[in-house]
Amino acid sequence: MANVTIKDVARMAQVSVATVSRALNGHGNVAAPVRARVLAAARELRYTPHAAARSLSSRRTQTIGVVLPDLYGEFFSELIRGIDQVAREHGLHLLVSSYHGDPDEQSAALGAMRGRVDGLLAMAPYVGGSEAMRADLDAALPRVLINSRPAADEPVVGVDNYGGAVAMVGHLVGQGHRRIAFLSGPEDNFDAHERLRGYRDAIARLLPQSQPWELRGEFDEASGHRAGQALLAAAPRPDAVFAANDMMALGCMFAFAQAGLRVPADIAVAGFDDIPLAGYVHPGLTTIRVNIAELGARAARLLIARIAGEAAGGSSPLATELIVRASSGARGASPS
Amino acid sequence: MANVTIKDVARMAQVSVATVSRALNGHGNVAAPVRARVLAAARELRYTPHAAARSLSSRRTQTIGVVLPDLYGEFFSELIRGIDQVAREHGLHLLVSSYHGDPDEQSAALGAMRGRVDGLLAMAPYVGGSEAMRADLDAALPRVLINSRPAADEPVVGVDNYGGAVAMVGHLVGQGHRRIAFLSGPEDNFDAHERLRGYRDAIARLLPQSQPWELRGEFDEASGHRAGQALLAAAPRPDAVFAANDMMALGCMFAFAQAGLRVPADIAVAGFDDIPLAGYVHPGLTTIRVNIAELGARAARLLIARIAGEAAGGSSPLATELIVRASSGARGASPS
DNA sequence: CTGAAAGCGCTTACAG
DNA sequence: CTGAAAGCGCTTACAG
Repeated sequence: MANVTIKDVARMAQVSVATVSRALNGHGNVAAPVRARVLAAARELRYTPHAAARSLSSRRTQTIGVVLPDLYGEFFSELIRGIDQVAREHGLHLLVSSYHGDPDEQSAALGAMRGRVDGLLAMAPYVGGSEAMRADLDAALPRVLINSRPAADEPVVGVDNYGGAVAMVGHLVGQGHRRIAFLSGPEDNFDAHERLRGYRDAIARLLPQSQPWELRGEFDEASGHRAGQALLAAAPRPDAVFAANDMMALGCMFAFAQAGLRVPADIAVAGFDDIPLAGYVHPGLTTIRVNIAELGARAARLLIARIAGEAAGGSSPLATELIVRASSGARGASPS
Repeated sequence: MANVTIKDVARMAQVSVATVSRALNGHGNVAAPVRARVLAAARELRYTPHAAARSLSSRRTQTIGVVLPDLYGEFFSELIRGIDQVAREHGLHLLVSSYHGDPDEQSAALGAMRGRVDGLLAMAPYVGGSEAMRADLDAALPRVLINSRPAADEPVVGVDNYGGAVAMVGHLVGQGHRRIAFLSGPEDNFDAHERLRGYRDAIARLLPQSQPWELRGEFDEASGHRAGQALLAAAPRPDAVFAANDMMALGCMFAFAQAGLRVPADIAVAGFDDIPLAGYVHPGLTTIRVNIAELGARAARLLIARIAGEAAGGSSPLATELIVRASSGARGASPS
């Protein structure tokens, strides 16, 4: 079965290669008995079409490219899962590539997709990244950007980071918290930027008499831990800390635990993302759930529509969900 | 830049396409000034070779296929990360595919790799899966199996599940535990089988007077929880429970917590895998760390060697590491 | 409904 | 060192 080609099938079925091609690809215009003969021959020879040859002549690869900053961790794993699910429903393959924050690698990854994919799903969460990406992209290649700053005529799918942050502030205020500090993410990260904007707007609207209270973090646990220590030294301390992602929230909680502070009795904590850990720590972390797999699935569906020539535009941001656990409990309440 | 081909470059550089090909692929026999002209033209036209065409004529795709049961979760995410790292070091792409436990999909995924990849990394953790896979595979396609039951002349990389289980039993016995129950994984799973074998052998060697005490689980949290409840009803209860993976261990701990049992004071718990959660729960879970990314990297390196024609055989199982946390504390000790 | 032939964009002996 | 040509394995107008 090593090198069975369409010629072998044609010979065995006693037809031309053109007819084999038509029969195998389900083109209507093949006589039933001929088609049967071809299929039987193909099965017997265990024939599988050579993908590169098919791609070269049909100009289709049945593959979509996925270019991400990284392949590591829950977020990308979930994203790929959602993409994969839609892709396989459509019989498409996934060519994945990561660039580890290196612009040159990003550029190389994008370039190498030429002739390998029918369309591209790309993510460039940092400012400038998507602009560079657009420049590198074959202009004719259908594409969908994930979680990027929207740009004219460029389809983008994203999460409603802004709405999620607003919802969280609303929840914390509802719990009676008034001094709500925000631990933001990297300045040049688009998601982080939107969450910060949501925090600011919600504070301005719900607690017009108070000032926003912002600290900068880097989306990792260590920076959350540092921020937690900084907040411990503040007088008065905040009632609640809203971290722009769960990893930082966990780092914060760790710092508070080390200092003997009880969460939420002494200070409430909330995060964003709803990573699996959020449900396992004690107390459970109140957070905003983002359905990452659905985000990936949406992006894939949109891309497939565009490959098919449908002028599908970007979709509205993916809604988030407030997940209330113990960490955001009412101010002064005893821990459950 | 949409459809720049080698012909366009040849025209601009005033040479034949053959020379362009040689210059771009770094074949030594091109005059320096000619090479420079070609490279300049290619850069100016933003030329990227068409991958399918190149593959078709060179019989190389610069891509390795990765066929996994699933793309979801920490394990696969880490595995892909390790593979990706080695692949990019060698300038190779990754075509990923999952089959969700469906043999037909597995077969289809394997077949569709023809002409798309230079070699295949495949994982079929269930009995029978790898046999079916071998039958589907193009015999000539280089491949490496991951965590599969070793077979003659078939390169396999795997984890030392057996040794890890032996080490864990040794640790538990060292802590003074004598009645050590084992919560095994799915019967038809190769990793689960090896861990069970390690448990049995270690018990027979270290505690020759005692009987193995085995319960069956399914590698998920729910079955761990059920097993924990079953053990609560046993009289006498075990001193320690060694679960064949961390998710089941966590389910167990959850059942014990619900029943008011203290871990490890009343009963010790240990797992296998060292998933991130293991370090976050209270008490921390004693477990066996498996470097999944390294497993993926090894598999990729071995495959690349085989693609290059080196007759690299399988490697020895990847060593594991005992991670001692609070959950396995000495019998009767107070919780930290 | 079927076949002969061109062509997809490259690479690689083969000459020179 | 360079070019003309064959060939990789398909698909797809074009005839018939």
